[in-house]
Amino acid sequence: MSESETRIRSYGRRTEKETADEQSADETTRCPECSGQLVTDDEHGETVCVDCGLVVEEDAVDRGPEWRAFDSAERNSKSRVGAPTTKMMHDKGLSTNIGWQNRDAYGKALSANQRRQMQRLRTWNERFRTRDSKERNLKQALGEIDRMASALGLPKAVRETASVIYRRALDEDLLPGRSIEGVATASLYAAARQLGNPRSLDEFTAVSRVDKMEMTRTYRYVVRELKLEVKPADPEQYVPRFVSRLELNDEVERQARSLLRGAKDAGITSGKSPVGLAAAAVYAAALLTNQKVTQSQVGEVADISEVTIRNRYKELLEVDHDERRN
DNA sequence: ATGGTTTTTACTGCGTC
DNA sequence: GACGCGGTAAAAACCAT
Repeated sequence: MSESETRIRSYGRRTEKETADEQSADETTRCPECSGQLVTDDEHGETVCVDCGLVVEEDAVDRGPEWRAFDSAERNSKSRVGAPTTKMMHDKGLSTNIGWQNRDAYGKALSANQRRQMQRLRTWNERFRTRDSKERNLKQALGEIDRMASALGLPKAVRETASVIYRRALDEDLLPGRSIEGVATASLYAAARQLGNPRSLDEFTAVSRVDKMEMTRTYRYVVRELKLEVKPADPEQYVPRFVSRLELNDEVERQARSLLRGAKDAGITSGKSPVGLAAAAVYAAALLTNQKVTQSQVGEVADISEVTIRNRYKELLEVDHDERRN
């Protein structure tokens, strides 16, 4: 019997006798105390002398390389668990699989009946496997959505919409090649805008685990594939938050809104960042109502440069003056 | 990739407190 | 002198093509 055949056979079922034979054949594995025969005790991971019971080698477990990647953030961290994972498979190759060969554990061919049964098992195994992984995927994504939503102070309705969007993305197989966090962030961003509760991209990147580039790329992709209708954010929607963060009163808010409407009618808003417009309107409104806020304060809460505020608010006041004249 | 537009960065000067 | 504001030029970011 050749070497390779022995290995194949013992792979299936290794008997005590075979193990002992292998050991005795190797002259270098003798007990250092009594020169008795050594056997490996797989169960305890030890090498033991059959005569005196001396444990020659303890903990003979394969420590090997360490692999694990639960999420992208932890991709580089290691742990002593399992086989190498692969991102090529949606479950990272960790789930059970049923072999395709119609043979039993001893290599005997299966009967026709057994074969049919195995085929059914494979089918169902496949179904559960993909379903389970989607469930897990969804669970993680929803957790992520929840986390970001509360960090951004988004209402429940937005989270729900976001989770619906995410579910659709998952169902339409938009996930492969994209990170869960990325799609989750994109879903929430889209949902927030759809429900008229927008947050700027910058605000999102502050709380999301993905960077701006990936976020916008994924967002565009999701919107396109899902044919979501997301209208450009209305600058007015940012006003209340800026006003309250700056601790200004309702008068400012109303003034800012009217300024923005005037600007919209005058057609000077298109192409301009809604956030910048809103920030400028708030600043201008504060000026008009004699409340002191500096450009830098507004820029701070709106995450907009002072220059932009200056440029916008000049335009806002211009159209405001024109309107008053007419 | 490219070009046009918008926003940001960095710097400067002016007036006020 | 620090601060708020206004302006400008050049760089960077963004977007449609």
